[in-house]
Amino acid sequence: MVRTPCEKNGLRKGTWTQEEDEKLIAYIKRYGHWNWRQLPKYAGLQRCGKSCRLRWMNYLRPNIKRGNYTQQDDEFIINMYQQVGTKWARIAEKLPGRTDSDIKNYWHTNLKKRGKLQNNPVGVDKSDEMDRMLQQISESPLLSPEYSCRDFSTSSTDHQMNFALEDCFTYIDNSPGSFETPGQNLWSESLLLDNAEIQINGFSIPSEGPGFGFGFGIGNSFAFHYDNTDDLVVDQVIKELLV
DNA sequence: AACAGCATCAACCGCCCATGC
DNA sequence: GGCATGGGCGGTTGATGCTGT
Repeated sequence: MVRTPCEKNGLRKGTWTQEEDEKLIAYIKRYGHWNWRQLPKYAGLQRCGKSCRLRWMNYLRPNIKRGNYTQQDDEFIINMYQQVGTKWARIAEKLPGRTDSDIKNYWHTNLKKRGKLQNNPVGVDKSDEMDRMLQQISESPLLSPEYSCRDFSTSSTDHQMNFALEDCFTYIDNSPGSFETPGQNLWSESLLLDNAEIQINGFSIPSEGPGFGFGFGIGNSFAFHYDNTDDLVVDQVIKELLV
C-alpha cells in the first residue's frame, strides 16, 4: 500500500458523498475489489485505495449491523475484551455483521465508561495469558470425552434439559482457581465454540458461527447458555419435548 | 436564541504482517 | 534473505449533533 498520506496527488479526503458511495458500490458489485490501490482509478473516484477499502469494509458492504447493541452483545464484548484485549478484529469475528471499527467505537463511547471491567484494567492485552491458559487446558485430563462437552444438563433460555454438545474445539477456564473436576465440586467454565451443533434428545439446534457459552456446574450437572444459539429454536424444541 | 461542553462516530494515519519477486 | 508492495489493524482525530445553561 502507498505509504504517503491520501491527500497527496490531489486525492479527496473527508466525508464520503452519496455519489462516491454509489460509484464504489457499483464498481465492487460488478468487478469486486481485486486491488484496492488500483480500484479508485477504475471506479472513477478521487480517493486513495485505503480510503475506499475502509469505506467499503466498515459501512457499505452488505449485512453490516449498526447500533442496537443488546445486553448480550455488551456482555460478549466485555468478556472477549477480558480475553484478548483491544484485538477488535478478533472480537468482530465473533459478532456477525459487526465491524471492528464499530465495536471499537462502541467500546470507547459506552462500555469503557460504564466501568464494567472490575477484574482487568482497560488496555491490557491478555493474548499471551490466554495462549498459556489454552496450552495448560489442552493438556488437562478434563478434555477427556466424559467431561469435556457431553451429557450435561443445561438451563439455556431458563429451561432444564439434557444435551450433548458437539464440535467443542476449545475449553477455557477464565476464572483461575475455580477449575475443578466435574463430578466432584462446584465448578465454572466458559466454552469457546465454532459452529457448534447442540443436540437435545435427538433435536438439533443450529448456532450461528463462533460464540461463547458460559456455565456453572455442580458435579456433572451444568447450567449453560450459549450466546449464538437460536433461542427461538430452543424454545420450539422444549415445547416438543414437553408434549 | 446563543453558547459551551460533551458524546458520537466516520475517517485518517502509521505501523505491522503476509506475500511475491 | 532482503526488499517492495498490498492488506489489515488499532489508535487517534476532527466534524457533527446533542444537551444543558
